[in-house]
Amino acid sequence: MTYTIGKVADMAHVSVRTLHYYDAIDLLNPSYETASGYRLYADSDLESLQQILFFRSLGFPLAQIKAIVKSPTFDRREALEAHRTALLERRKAVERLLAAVGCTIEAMDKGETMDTTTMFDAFDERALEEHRTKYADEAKQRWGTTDAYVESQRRTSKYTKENWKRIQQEGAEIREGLAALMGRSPSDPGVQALVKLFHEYMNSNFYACSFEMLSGLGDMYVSDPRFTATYDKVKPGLALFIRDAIKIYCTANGA
Amino acid sequence: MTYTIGKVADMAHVSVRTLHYYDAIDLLNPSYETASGYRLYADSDLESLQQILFFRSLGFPLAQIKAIVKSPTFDRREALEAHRTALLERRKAVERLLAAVGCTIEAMDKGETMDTTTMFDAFDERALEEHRTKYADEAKQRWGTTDAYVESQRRTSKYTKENWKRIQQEGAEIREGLAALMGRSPSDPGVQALVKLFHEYMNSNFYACSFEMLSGLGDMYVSDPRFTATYDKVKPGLALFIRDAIKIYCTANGA
DNA sequence: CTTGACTATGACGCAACGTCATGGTATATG
DNA sequence: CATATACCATGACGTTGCGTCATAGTCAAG
Repeated sequence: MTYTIGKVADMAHVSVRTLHYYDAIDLLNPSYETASGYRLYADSDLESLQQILFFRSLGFPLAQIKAIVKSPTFDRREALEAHRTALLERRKAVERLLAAVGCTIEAMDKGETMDTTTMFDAFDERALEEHRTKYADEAKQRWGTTDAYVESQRRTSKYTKENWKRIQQEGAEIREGLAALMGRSPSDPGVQALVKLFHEYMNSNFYACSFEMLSGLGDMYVSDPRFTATYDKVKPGLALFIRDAIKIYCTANGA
Repeated sequence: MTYTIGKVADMAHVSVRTLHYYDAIDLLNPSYETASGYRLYADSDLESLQQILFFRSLGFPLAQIKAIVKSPTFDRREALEAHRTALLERRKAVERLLAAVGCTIEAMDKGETMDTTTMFDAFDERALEEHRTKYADEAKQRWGTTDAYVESQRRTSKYTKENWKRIQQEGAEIREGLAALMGRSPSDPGVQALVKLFHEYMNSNFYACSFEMLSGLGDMYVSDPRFTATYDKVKPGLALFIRDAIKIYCTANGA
């Protein structure tokens, strides 16, 4: 069974122009074509379109959607369930906004002065958008990431609770790994490998960290007693050990 | 008191370009101008800007905002109630989407092929957009009509990006504010006020953040190198300063 | 064979700014 | 007082996801 462009547009509640556009940007090319050049969409095309609209409804840019739907690890079932989860959160967010608006109106009735911040809160749709983006981030992680997106995702992901936990854990692992090697010399290949891991880890997960910065960080671990305490709590002398290891690592790399 | 465009941009968390644009479309013309053509904004201009941003946060197109803020019959109270009505409709719309998604998943489990029309209903966000338009139309009737009101569905997706930038900017400002006060004691009232601001910022932008969590967050800023680096990049030692300030703030609030 | 509904491909337009490019201006410092 | 640098000005073009003509070919019905 095939469908003309108008039929598809009606079924999917999109415009013919939209389908033209999706064809033009190679987001959705119809499987068939009549002799006279009419587009003919197959059932599989309809499914693709559904997926596209799904991600569009999440606020994904079309370029990203293109990358995602072409990913081989894409699971429609999972997408649906995730969508439901997102909707549930959205409902909760609406509830919160309703409560905020109610409070504001109440305050107004009592003649209280409305400071601008409270007023803004009542109308603040950021709550809704936050869930949307958060979910979008998760979805992107699950269904494939393009290089361009990894960057922006990294920035936003550090705000989620789960990530904070993960970050803490990863940081702890590196510290403990170094603590375990404290018997060796700071220049020991194993130690240096860990420092390098640490550096790469910062670079890839956070931002470009120059050797100078890394070196300064190491100094601070030792020079500030409160830093020292934090690190030496893992194992006495760890702060100093890390600093030395970092120093060697940095000089070995020309800094 | 007058302010240059850059100052206004900083205060209102908008870009200079935005203010240029608002001037160009006569949405907000600064009251004064220097001999050399610099824009000078008066306090009254700031109030206008607040209102503009208020309606912008509701997703109103600028053309309509222009009509609204110039209308003499503008009533905040009415705006709030209308907004609540809109939220109630939005909640209903979310319910419908949830039902549609549920049906789709169910049909999938049974291995049925869904008929095409209902299949698309699951992701049809038009329902959500429709009430938004309806609300806007009502507002238009109430607060005056615009000559050229054109509905824009893409507002939402742009709004998301814009918001993230704003959130990040707010965070950066708080950090810089704290960095500027690093000479003082962490218990200094000015410092504590900023910490409170930070707490509110976390609450409104990310998730409900208890005093315990906040305290833990402060610890992490010190114990996790990645966070330490971010904060110390603003100013060396800032991470520690913030942690101490947070600690004092939390104990002062009974945690 | 005409009519009217449908299709095709350009090409331009729109919001709401971002992002240079280019150049003038205010002000702190050597 | 010259210079550096941080701000300001005005274009002008880019962006996303299509809407909206304009022009023209196609298909089924009457």
